Amino acid sequence: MRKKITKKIILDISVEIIAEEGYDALTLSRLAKSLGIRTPSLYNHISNLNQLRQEIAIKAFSHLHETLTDAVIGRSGEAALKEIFHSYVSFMRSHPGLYAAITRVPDPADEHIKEIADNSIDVIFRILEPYQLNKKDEVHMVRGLRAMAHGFVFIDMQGGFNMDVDIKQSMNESIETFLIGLKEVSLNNKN
Amino acid sequence: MRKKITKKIILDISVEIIAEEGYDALTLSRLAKSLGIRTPSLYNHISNLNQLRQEIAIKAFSHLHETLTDAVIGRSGEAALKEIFHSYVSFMRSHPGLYAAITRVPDPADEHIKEIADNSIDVIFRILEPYQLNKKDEVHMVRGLRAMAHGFVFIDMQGGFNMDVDIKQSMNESIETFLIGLKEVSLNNKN
DNA sequence: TCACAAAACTAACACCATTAGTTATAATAC
DNA sequence: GTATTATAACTAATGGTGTTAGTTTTGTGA
Repeated sequence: MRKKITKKIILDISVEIIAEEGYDALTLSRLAKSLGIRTPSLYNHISNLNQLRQEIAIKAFSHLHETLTDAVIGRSGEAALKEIFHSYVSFMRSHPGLYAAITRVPDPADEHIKEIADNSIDVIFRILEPYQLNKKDEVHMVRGLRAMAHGFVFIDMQGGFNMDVDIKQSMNESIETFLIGLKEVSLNNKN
Repeated sequence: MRKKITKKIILDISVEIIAEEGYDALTLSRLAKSLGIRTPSLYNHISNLNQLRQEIAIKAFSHLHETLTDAVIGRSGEAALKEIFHSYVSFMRSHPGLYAAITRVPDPADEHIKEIADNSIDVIFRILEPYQLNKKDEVHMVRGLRAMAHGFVFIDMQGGFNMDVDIKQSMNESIETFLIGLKEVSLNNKN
């Protein structure tokens, strides 16, 4: 008895194909071949390719989320933030297929996607707690940091950084710079 | 005599199709239809679809570059930086097709792409001149700001921002925060 | 007017996602 | 154990994609 094809197996193999051959290499025929079935048979398990891509993105997001939460264990404040940035970049570098899965998710407005994205952001919120910002400023600052993290990843993945200067150091100094300013905002806040 | 089909016309119509129907709507048959010729005839003018996409990305980049340089006219320092960020976001919002053209450029390592991307960064370098940072710090800080700008656009385009809090204000406050820190770095630099 | 190069054409190939309709398989009820 | 039934495989077909080869038309310059 050959082993049963489950949704989990389909997702796992899809991610595998993407990892090894790139995001666009994942076609239904390629996937079916790996599963040992004919292409149309896939429709007994998935609704269509876009839906599959959506689920792959969710898987990628949760994988990323896990990596980022792991990064802050035993760390706080600036050190935690730096580690998040570094983990983020290195995760995407070692999983360029998942990077594509996330940046090219068919429906970014999907509730599952939004939920897991929010969860990831919570990590940053917790790091900023000690600064005791007011609610609105807290949102602004989390957004700024989140944007910066995304941006570093984006530019790094597009090869937009000149190799002469270490990107890790750029991230560290950018974070330090931002946090110096943040302390100022925090002080003004208490008056 | 019907008008001659030039590379410029092909690019213009391609951008038009992308603008009105989205990035994936640009197919060779769609393009050929707009030009009033059959699909294979396109190969008398372009080498293939990916190459065309590459050239569209370059066009999009230069369009963006122009918008950003316009944004700083008559402004400097913080005001200029804020205007760049705002222009960046609003440009992408009003040209989602060009956003896709840029973020999904087939070959980001292309020399033309790198060159025009570097040109855009020069704007930020000029803004930071008054801070008199040393060469390395200047690179770090430009990278941080560039990443933040990219990140805000990226998250905005993916609909990742909760609408309750104004993104414009988040950008302003993030920039202010970063620049406060930057001033500190600048002072330490002079010793 | 002739020659030639540019740019159009048709026909074909190999892929793609997807649907409809059918058959085989495995589990369930009797 | 046999009949029933749902699951999951199959084949065949449709209409789309990019691309290549080979051919014909068109316009220009000699």
